[in-house]
Amino acid sequence: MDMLFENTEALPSLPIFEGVSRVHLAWLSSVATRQSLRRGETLFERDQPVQAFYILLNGHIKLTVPAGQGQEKVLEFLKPGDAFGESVLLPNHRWIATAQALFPCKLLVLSLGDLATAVERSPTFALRTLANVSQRVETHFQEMESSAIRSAVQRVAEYVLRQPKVGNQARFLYHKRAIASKLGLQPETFSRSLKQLVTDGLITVQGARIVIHDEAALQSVVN
Amino acid sequence: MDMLFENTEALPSLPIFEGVSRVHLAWLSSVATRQSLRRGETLFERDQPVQAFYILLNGHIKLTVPAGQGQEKVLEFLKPGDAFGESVLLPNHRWIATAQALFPCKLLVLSLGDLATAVERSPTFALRTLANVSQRVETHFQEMESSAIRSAVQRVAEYVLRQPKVGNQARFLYHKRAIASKLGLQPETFSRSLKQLVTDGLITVQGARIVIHDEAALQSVVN
DNA sequence: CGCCTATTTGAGCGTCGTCAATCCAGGTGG
DNA sequence: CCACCTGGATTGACGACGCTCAAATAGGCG
Repeated sequence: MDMLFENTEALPSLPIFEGVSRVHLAWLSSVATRQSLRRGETLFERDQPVQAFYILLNGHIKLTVPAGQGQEKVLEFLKPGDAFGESVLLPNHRWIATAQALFPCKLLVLSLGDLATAVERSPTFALRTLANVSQRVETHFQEMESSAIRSAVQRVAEYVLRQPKVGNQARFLYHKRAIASKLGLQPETFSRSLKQLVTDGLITVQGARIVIHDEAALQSVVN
Repeated sequence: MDMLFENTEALPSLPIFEGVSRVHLAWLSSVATRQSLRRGETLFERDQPVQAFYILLNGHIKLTVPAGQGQEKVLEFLKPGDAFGESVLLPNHRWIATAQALFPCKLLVLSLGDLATAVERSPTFALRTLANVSQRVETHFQEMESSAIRSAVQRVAEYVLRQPKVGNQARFLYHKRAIASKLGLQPETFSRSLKQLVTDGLITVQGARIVIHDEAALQSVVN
């Protein structure tokens, strides 16, 4: 009993569990496995059979595909509250991407059966999960649009603007190499694009730290 | 009664309705609106508020975003059985893309309320819908990978290989301009890439008609 | 059958990728 | 707590792939 309450404690703060009843949360918490990952640890690898559905409770994960010459292309960064591995629903499926922890992670692991039962018992959870995946599709659309119509400098400016800001300060949460890959750029091009923005007096960069001097001008670069 | 049976008749053949009980199908069919589109007609436009969820029963639709200078970027081609407009689940959302019929279409229109009720009453339908969206995410991943690591000629070769073949014949279902855009290419580049494959003796192209002379070699171009 | 639009072809250019060397930061151990 | 050290980041030079602009051709629909 106490254990159930303890387990469900951290869950309701995430949007994916919003509106899901206490009973269903307790049930979910009791059947789901917990898994922890250290920084750099691999959750699953491309071509392995898909066995489970995941909800990231804590930490950050990158989904990547190999890109020849030992390089990798970053498809997506996953944040707390993200649900993934939904391809567990596709018959006989194998991972198309590799998932690796960028920071220490805690996640909820649901087997296909558990997911099906959860959807059956809690329509609210079903809708939240669908909404979560839908949100990812929307984000993919925005990114496709961006990489289709914007230059390297514009995409970098856009990325900087999207980072959480404290005052006029922000930081790169991930390695620049990984961010570059996500934006569809080489590390060198990413670096040069940043330098361009610095030269134009819009930002200052020191390591992972960014200071935004002229947000309006930065925004106008994007458009 | 007869009407219900009539309406549900065409539904079960689509994967998204597989396993959904007769009763639920009849209910769906009774609450959902039907909509038809002529060739070229617009279903919804970017920036309009999202009001409904759609299931394409018949025909083909393209999702596009404006790409400056009156150009457009094709994000996705939708085929019969595809569910879309799932962003109806995201609060206060507006369409990020425009949907336009490439062929005469028939579709099922579900309000947010109807979708919620359907998910509640038929967990199977909920799972099928989730699987459908998941499939689209998977496809997006494959496309991101492709545009990240393959050249123009390789992407065109890949596209040709994915077309439904009758013997060694295939056709371009959509305008080459639209296909080019979907592949992230200019029409000129698409044309030249096709020509390259023709010159290499791998295929022949006459209008929308394609003859594949050496499928193995075509496949090896992609890798 | 003729118009209108899609597609093809040509020429030239620009952005971004590649390769290689140097610089720097952040993490580690003393 | 500070200096080392290693891998990431930056910078430079160069080249190529795909884009742009423009014109000709082909194809489809009324």
